[in-house]
Amino acid sequence: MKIKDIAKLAGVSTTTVSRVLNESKNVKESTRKKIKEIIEEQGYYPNMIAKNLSSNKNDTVGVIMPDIENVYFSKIVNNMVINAEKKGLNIILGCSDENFEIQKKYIELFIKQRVKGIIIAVTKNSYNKTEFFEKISKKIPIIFIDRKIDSDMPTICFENTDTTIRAIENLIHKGNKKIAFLSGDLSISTAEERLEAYKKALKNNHIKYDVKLVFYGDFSMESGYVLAKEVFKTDATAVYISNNLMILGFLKALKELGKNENDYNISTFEYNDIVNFINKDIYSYHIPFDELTNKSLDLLEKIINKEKYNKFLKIKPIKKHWKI
Amino acid sequence: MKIKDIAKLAGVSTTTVSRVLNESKNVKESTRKKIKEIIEEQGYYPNMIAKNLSSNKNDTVGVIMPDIENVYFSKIVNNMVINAEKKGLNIILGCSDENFEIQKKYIELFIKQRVKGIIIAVTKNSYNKTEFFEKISKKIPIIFIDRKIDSDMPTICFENTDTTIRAIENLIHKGNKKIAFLSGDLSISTAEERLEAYKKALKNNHIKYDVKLVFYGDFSMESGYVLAKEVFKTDATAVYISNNLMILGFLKALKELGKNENDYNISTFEYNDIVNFINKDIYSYHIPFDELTNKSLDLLEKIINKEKYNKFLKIKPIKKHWKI
DNA sequence: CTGAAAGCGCTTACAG
DNA sequence: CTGAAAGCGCTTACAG
Repeated sequence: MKIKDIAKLAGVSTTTVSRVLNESKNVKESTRKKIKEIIEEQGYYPNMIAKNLSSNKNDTVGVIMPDIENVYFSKIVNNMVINAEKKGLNIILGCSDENFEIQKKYIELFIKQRVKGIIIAVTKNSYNKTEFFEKISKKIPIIFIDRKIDSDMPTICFENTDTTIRAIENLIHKGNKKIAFLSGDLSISTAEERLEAYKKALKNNHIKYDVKLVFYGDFSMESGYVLAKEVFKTDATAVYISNNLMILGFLKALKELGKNENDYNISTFEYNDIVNFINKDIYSYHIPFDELTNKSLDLLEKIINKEKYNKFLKIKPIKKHWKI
Repeated sequence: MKIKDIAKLAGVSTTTVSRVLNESKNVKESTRKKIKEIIEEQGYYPNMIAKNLSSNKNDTVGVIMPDIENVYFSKIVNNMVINAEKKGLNIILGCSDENFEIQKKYIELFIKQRVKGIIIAVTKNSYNKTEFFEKISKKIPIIFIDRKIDSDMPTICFENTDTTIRAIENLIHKGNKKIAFLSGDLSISTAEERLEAYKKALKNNHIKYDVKLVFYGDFSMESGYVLAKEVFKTDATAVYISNNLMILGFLKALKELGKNENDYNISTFEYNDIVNFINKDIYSYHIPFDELTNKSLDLLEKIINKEKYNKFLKIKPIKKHWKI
């Protein structure tokens, strides 16, 4: 069933059917009604592939995430899909699994699909791939979310620096002098910013930075678990853990070794129902995923319409259950 | 940049360029090489929209989930995306949020997009909408996963009945006579099957079914929390909880009311790292999400190629850390 | 208010 | 091994 068939049944031209399909004004009410009835009767759904080709438009946005099972990113995906639906956009989803080559494949696929634009949380080791991404951005609008790269291409991130500084200072105000830090992979901007913020917070408060208190992991539960055991060997009384998965690993180690839940003041970036359920005393932030996704879709629209826009948008997390 | 431009630059016809693009054999090696070089130089990516239209093919599969933030479904999405990638398929994702109307919108959208097929975990209240789905299936191949409907349309589910019976019997073998049951919304097949299996297991073991021990929730953490308090009023010594979110709510109530983690023998359907971390004594199953998604994509292929296939595939969960 | 015709960027028999 | 031409199912100036 195609537009031609409907036209034949209605005794009109395909042009007129097309007008009805696209809610154009210039159609006599009676013919509109007749055509609508026939469409309904026949259960006809216009072919968007053809429509997109001829109108040179596309309502599909490509989204690439490094790890969908991590609830941090599944929240992004969920909010993205919901906000897209409200704006009449569709999401085609890629999962890079932190693998640059897979990420590249998805980007190329999305270019071939002529999607409206690409919204991406890049894999580790993407930070310095400026040339690659700038080449891509000449082909297609691309927006970086959550994780930035070394370039002034359009980016929407959560504010990491001040957020982390305040979290560390909160630990200091609680009386902690020895604060351990569990880092993610430093080739990811969020991990790197949080570590830098930690250093800054210590400096601001005249606490000497101690390399022995900083532990390098990879944002996984396993690495949180492994590093926890290293933390236990130190005289740290508090610990900042760079993401929610590492926290789970840390808490698991605490529990296994019979430590008390409150042996350490713990702080992290993202408030998470489940983590907080396990230990309600963790200092964290409510992360506005809805705002992130909504603004990234709006930004895409602005770029496409060549409206003015800010190249770099920061979204402020909100303190959860604590204040300094 | 389009195929015509490449053809012009190479001094050949668009047909020949198309042949090179599609790795057709019948092209002289030297012209193939030349064309490939030009494509590379120009950074040309063929327009798949046009390709799909003219070849009447589409490598995109529409996937609709009821709730992506629930890790059970984000695991399905993740495995689907990864398996699709291996098969050269792309996933366009819809989230129905357990809302039938939104689900319908996505189905219609996917029909318009002329996707290869739709793979769907239906919303609650879909079970009896047989007529609606059968009408859809005349338009487009549709496969039901995880949750089934009242029809013999292609379906791939996890085995719920025997799985739940064995879990209940395990609780019985542990010496429990009073086993509470927290149910999900009974308009969802998985919830309904698990409740029926509970009844069957009791009957098999000559334990009287007691309506006071069955509690009706909606698969959410909140309902697990609320119902837990009802369970505490009974003399139940064990509880089967129908999904992982309700378990979290149950455990939260346990903790808040100062109950001991082991006051109840707890069993559930899906093994989950996080839940198990909170309470490692929960009896559950490893759920083969990889197999589910892989087989559903294979099934789609079979349906399209009109090969023989089983209308109803059951995938067996595997006992985790326990045996009767 | 309506329609004929060209065009979107590809593929694909068909002919050579 | 190569190309001219028709076709995929729509949209869209243009003319009336």
